Amino acid sequence: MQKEVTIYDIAKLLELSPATVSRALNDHPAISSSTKSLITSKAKEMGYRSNLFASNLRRQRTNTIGVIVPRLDSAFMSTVLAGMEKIANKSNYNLIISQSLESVKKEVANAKTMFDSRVDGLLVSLAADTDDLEHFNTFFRKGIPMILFDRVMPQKNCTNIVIDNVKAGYDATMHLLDQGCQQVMHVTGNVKRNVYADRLKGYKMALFDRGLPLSDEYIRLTDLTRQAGLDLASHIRQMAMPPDGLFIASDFCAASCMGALRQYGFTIPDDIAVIGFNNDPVSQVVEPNLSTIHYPGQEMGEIAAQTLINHLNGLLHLSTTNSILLNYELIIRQSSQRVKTP
Amino acid sequence: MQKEVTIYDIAKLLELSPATVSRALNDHPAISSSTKSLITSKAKEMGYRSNLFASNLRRQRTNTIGVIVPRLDSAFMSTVLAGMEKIANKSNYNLIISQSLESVKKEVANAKTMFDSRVDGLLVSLAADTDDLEHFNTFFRKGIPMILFDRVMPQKNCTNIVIDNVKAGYDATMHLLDQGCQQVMHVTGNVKRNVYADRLKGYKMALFDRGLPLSDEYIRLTDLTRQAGLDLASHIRQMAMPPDGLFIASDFCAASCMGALRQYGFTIPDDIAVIGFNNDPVSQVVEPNLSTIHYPGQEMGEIAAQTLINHLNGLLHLSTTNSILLNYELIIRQSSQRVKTP
DNA sequence: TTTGAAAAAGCAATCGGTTGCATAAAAAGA
DNA sequence: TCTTTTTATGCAACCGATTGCTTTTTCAAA
Repeated sequence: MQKEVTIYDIAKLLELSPATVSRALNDHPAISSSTKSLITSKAKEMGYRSNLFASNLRRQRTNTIGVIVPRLDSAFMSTVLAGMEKIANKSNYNLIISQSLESVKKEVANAKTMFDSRVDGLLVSLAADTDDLEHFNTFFRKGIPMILFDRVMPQKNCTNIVIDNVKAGYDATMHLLDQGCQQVMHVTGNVKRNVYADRLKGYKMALFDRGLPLSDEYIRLTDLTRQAGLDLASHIRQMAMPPDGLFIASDFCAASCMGALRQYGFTIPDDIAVIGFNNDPVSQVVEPNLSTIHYPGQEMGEIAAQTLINHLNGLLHLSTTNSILLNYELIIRQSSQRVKTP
Repeated sequence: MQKEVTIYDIAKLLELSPATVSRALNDHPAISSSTKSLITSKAKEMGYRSNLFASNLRRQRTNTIGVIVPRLDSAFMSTVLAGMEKIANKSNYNLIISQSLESVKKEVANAKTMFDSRVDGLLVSLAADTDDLEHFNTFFRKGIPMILFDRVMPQKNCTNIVIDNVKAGYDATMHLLDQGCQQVMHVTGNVKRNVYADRLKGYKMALFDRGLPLSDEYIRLTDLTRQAGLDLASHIRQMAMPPDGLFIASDFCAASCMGALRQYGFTIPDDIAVIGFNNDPVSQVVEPNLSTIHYPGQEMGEIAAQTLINHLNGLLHLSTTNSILLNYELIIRQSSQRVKTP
């Protein structure tokens, strides 16, 4: 366990002051370029590495970004994190990642930890049952920037990064209608969350635009798990008037439902056309391949991280942008394609 | 932006020394319990929070664990991370996570970043083309503990956490043979990595134990992607003697291959029985449901983190345990079940 | 040669806890 | 009551980099 090299060691060796060494290593303009190169080369030679804690302590910043997500183990979220990590790494920031497991209580605790770790900024996707952002007040008060992504909530001075879920829901529904569906059913998650509320809104708008009636019977709120998909299928089987179109707000749930429906004797897409959401890898391996809305996870992570870092480096003021909309993409595969194009 | 409360503020208010306050907050035995409760309550009242940097600077440790994984966006890895996060959070450790994207070069860079961030310990799963652990020498030299998990490599003083991939591969193959398969094909990844090499070894052992011949034609090395699964299917279709059993070292690849095989007219499991690996969520939604080896991701993450933290807290010496084996589980589903049990 | 401004480098305080050692106070024993 | 232990607290030196301000050096203009 060898001793660490400090700027004092370098200073002593070169008969300079620690102040000069520090400035040289930070490329301060008041240091002559000859001294600078002398110092940097000596530092490298001695295997010097800066002590971040001393630096952080003095400068009151940490080069660390806190990330709070509902779950780490979802296909979508892991691509988001991958994107964030890529950018953060490139810009010399560290990521501290924690999961709320969809509980406000844990989210509050995580926020506290992040605060105590003195993160420079925060990237958050909200838990299912989060009602307000009070637990982030400590951050707002101290002027620590925070960006909400995907699961967002309007908030002053807090940029949101999302796709247009209303429009995506509208497009998905419209696509099913265009395939000749008469009765489209929508299955979604907790409508407390914007993503699900918005998709539902889009669904309703599409029906409305086509002059179709809206019925509560064709709207189901579930937890979008595999089990929910199975339950849904058995429910549909027992309906007097089963839907002939199914828009499910999650690919994974859609895939499991589709499997069960087929076992019950439904043909897809002819009896029931199905479209999911997220472009989860699973959508390409289920039979038939699942139509979906491509959700740009990696990109969302990259943009969230980059925006935050730009703000921290003073390149951009977050207050000027309140919302960033990413493009999504309707991907049509066999599960919904009735009208064959030649 | 209000001023932070420090132990000095508390000390002044209570007319005590900062040292006493510090000790009280750390539950030092030399402080009377009455003073302790006085100080802690005052601290809470004033909204004091410890400055980790000052503390880290002085104590030369960071309460931070570095994690390097090949990819963040894999179902398996995200469950591992979820497990690590859970334990780390509970034990008051932070996680710095980075991905090597399967490249040694990035792994080396990540290791350097971790070192500069002065992590207390390291949890690593190796990139596909990592040949040695030289880039971790800095850690070994400084006595910073490191645990390898899943993608490991034997190394002195470095605990490995794995499942018995040889045995798992053996069991998977044996299961297919028990279902009456005569020609079992094995498809795996880069055999530089223990996980794939070991599964292959298990496959070979099973054939050997049954007195079956080993043929290179029935062993394919791929990158285990969706595309690889499709290619594999079209390859099998063109084989003079297609296999009647298929052991693929990844569920996702297996699922995509299975879909293509069915399109080519193969019946599963009757023409070809298929088993995957990992118990990826996808295995439960593909048609037919995919048999697999359950890989305890969450548990692996939890154990890796807990073991490291125990070591850091002096509760356990890593050098005493060189390898931790977790249990896996053979999960039989429709894709391989020919012999029906009544 | 002197003067002055600009450029380069140094001084010393600071960030906020931690900890070995010294000291004071209280309790126990003589 | 006086000494010895034990217990509780304080002193002050760190940890290592940063930065406002001062001082020294350099170099050109007067």
